[in-house]
Amino acid sequence: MLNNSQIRYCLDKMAEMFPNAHGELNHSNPFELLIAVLLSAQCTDALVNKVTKNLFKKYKTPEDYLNVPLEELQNDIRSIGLYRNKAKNIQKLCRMLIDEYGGMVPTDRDELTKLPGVGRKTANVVVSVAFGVPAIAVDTHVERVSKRLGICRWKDSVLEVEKTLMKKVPKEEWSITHHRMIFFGRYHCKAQNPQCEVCPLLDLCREGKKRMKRKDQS
DNA sequence: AACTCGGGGCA
DNA sequence: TGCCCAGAGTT
Repeated sequence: MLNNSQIRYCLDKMAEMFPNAHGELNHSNPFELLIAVLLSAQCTDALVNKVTKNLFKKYKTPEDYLNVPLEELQNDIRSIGLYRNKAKNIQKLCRMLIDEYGGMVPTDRDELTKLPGVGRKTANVVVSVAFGVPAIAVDTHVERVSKRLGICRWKDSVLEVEKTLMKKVPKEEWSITHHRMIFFGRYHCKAQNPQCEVCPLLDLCREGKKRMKRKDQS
């Protein structure tokens, strides 16, 4: 298991590798951010950005999403996977925002999680990006990178990964940590073909050293 | 813990 | 063609 200074070293290296790491799902207001993150499940952010570009011209408020038939909203996000459930969730979510939150996006993480289609990861992204609340959103990239490097254990749940990171990283760096690990995981420490040969973290990476050894033997 | 939703992008 | 993608809900 890596100690705090080793983790610090890893995060600094990631920052060097991706100096302009930032959330591409950043939007001007919390409501648009929430919709965008909700749409982004199991699909690339490039595709989400393409769809939301037109979507947000047509739909500005929660009311706008409720003023069209479900089929029309589904059609408007058709090019995104899982669009049937996502459209249903968006309409339910907008109904809840109006009925229970005065049409505003709640600023509390636990309140956000009550909304349909909004899990812990989505809620963490919204509170950290839109409201500046320190939070680490653990997605598949963050989870994989944490486990490979040895920041946490292999069998740890997503929640345990989040808790470990919060314990080992200073609070004021939680949000940026999330973005650094995402970029590192997406473009370098990839699920399928990790670039261990040219990785600056190889010397202290548990999984990387194992992989390189296997490669030598074969 | 495993299963399902799902069209687009890329090899 | 086949495989994967800034997940969440249900069983």
